[in-house]
Amino acid sequence: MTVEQTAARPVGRRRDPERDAAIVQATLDVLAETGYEGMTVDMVASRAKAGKATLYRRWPSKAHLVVGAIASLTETNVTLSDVPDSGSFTADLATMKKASGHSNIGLKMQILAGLTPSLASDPELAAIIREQLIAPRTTLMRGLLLRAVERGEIAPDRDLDALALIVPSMMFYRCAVLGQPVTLESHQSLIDEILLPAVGLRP
Amino acid sequence: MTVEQTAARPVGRRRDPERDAAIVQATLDVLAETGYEGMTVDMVASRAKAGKATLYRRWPSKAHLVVGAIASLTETNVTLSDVPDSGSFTADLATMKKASGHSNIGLKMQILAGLTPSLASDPELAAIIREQLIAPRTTLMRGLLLRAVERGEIAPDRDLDALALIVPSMMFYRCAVLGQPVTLESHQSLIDEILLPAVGLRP
DNA sequence: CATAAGCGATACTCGTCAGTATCGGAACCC
DNA sequence: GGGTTCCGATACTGACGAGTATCGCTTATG
Repeated sequence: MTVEQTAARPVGRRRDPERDAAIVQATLDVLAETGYEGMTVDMVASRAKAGKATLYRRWPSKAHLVVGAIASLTETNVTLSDVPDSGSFTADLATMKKASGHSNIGLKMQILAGLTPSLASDPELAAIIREQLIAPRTTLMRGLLLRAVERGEIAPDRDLDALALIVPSMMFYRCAVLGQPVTLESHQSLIDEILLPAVGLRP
Repeated sequence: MTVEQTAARPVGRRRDPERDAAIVQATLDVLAETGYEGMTVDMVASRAKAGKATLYRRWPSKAHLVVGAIASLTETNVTLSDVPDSGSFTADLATMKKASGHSNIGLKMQILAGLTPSLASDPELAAIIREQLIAPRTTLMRGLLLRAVERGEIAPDRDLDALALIVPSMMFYRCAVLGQPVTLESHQSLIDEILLPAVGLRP
């Protein structure tokens, strides 16, 4: 009203960025345990020791909160340029595994499993999940496969798109349908027992 | 009270068994479209052109209705004895495909996808689904793989349990995560492009 | 110190849904 | 025809959850 206000001039107590982190982490935890439909905003608030007002001051709805929390998961995505050509497909795979957070692969699978029916009913959520969470991993694997084809390790007529889906598909099925834990060991086992034979390499 | 009533003597109008079929089919349809959490009993009733009282006269709760509808899906399960040894792994696979209903593979995948988060939160439902719907298929595939090992088509040191999961895992991922249709063609493509190379056979 | 905003906590509104009750009518048995 | 049960339809009850409002307190600016 009066005159210019060049920069946003915050008045009063400022938002505590630590609350964001606590709320996002609580959202991911509850999401993994109960799924999207089973998760309530009150669960997240009490898990984060926050008031509901604090949540709704930062995210306008439950859906936005979940999308935001998932977006934070993708910040550590690995791309093809993070995996220097190490001379062989199996060595590239090992490098990729090291470069990936290493950490929360089981958590991600459980979150994805809890989101599944919502993917079919909510196209916006589905688009975000597929672009942010799914596509980067698949693209990376296809890149490694393409390198292996160029090296001559893999026959050039193989369907790289299908091959790139083997490992994520089988980890997801193990978690979502069989209810078995997804660990780094089970991941490695899938690579050795299924992926490498499927592309025509022996470990 | 009075005296014996040796057999159940039905008095009054009898239940219409056709209503059972309509309600079960409506349940499966709604389940595939919306998932367990998104499905309401009113949706099923109106889809089946039935009153809610008719549903609750036959099933005591929404959970029992869903379990019953799924049980009806398993009546056409194929077992190893339905697939005579045809001399080669690929021929056995083709026989199995013919013997299976051929029909509603996409519907089953969508139903399973809509049930996913409930599998993690409801152990009873999970046990029924895994025993009735999942295990029979996996067991059949493992049986065919074992035959192939005995024939010498497949190396004896391969992990048959893991190999048996390739096709269902990748069909489920395609449906539940990627949101792409699961058809007989995509099923065959998985067999030719992934399963056969993984076991060391070329189509 | 006065004003302004964030904080956790709690109570409230409002729509939705599982399950129940009731209705008029139809099918079945004696 | 009388009694009983099924049928579809509709209204009702009670619980639960998303989103809003408010309270007393704290943290910042000036």
